[in-house]
Amino acid sequence: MNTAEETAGGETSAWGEVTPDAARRLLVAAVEAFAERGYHATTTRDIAGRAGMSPAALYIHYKTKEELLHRISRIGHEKAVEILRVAAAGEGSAAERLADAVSSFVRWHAGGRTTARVVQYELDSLGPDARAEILALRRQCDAEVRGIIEDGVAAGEFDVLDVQGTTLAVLSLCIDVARWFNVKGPRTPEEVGALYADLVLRMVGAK
Amino acid sequence: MNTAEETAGGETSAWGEVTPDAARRLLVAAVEAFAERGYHATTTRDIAGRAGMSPAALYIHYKTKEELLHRISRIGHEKAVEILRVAAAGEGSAAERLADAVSSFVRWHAGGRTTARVVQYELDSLGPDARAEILALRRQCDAEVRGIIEDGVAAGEFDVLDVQGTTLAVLSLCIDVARWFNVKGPRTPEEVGALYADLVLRMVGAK
DNA sequence: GCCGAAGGTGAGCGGGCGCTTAGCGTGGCC
DNA sequence: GGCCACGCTAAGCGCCCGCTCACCTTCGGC
Repeated sequence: MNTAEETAGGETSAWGEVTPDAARRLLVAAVEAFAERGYHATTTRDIAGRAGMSPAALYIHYKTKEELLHRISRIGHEKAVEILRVAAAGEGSAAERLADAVSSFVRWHAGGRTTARVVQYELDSLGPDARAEILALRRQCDAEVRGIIEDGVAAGEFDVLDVQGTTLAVLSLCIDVARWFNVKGPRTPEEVGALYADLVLRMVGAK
Repeated sequence: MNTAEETAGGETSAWGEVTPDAARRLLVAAVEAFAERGYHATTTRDIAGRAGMSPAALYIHYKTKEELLHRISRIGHEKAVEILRVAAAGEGSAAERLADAVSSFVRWHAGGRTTARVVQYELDSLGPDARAEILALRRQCDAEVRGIIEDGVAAGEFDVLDVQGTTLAVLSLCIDVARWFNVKGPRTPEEVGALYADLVLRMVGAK
């Protein structure tokens, strides 16, 4: 089982490889602002201010406000695909791999809710080209989960009537965690991950 | 089982009781615009234009753009509560009532996706007072579903470890339909409703 | 010590935003 | 027929948006 690295150190660890430093600070500021208020309600002055810079500094590192969203979205989706791919390619039965995929995916959405919210809910604010690129990454997410479920069905481990529909529902359940999860609420990301892994195993009729 | 009235006649039937006529046309125009582009990306000129009126006409019927969102949100949430209350108060076993609640709630989110999208995803664009009012209606939704699940557990029909967590997951699953459902996609609202009712019965371990 | 590149700032442009106001056409009432 | 309340429009106000530009440091290389 993967560790909950995303929850440690305040969510910014995922952006470590973004350089230079000023560009990273702007990106982190944009993630926070977009998550709190939404893309269209966030101003470039707000982003620059959070990063401790003047409004004009933003345009040294990014061509437009939309480019910021695009970069955030791509990095986030690549992380999501990686989480699911690692779980899908792991050892163990289909049930164990599905439980691992769901629990780690849910932990990412709950623990890194700020990032996940932007990644999952601001897709429509991208232009056509950028959106098409991101949608390809989302299809990869779907394929990883569907692969595990197909394995389970083929091995006689799962009892599923509609594989594609069930895949959609599993991903939907995980993604929506980013909408309702509250850091100050009664549940930790680990608890929600464990609960959801159990619920998903029931959904696929795991023996 | 309730009929899928929402899908008939092009989604606007739910606004029939809004008067006068011009106010209703503006409300319907606002729902479409908010669903397509989001609250903050929608301009009052856009709403008025869709309703075939000048920008100033909007302010004869509504004090602000936010009041439009508030009215849409309240009417939509009242409809959601009603759907769940009817299902919860119906006759039959807990499993039958839960399946009815899920399938009709999902049909509403899928068939009336335009409305549901605004209702479920633009909550944060409301001011504090309006949001508090709407959150009270959402707690009623939670209470209706939790009630059915508690009944099923008490009757020995269901096998649920975490009633509140499972309730949250069931509602989350239904609500997220408004995000991904595509009218031009391969599934009808009825098919998704039936699939989801089955999945939810598995989640609660219905006998 | 001088220079150019890199990274930053303050001021501000053009434009579109939410919303207001003065005035116009029209239908119901006496 | 006169009148006014109502629903609506044309014009536009003040503001803030995304973004640009002229200029200012700082610093490594020689």
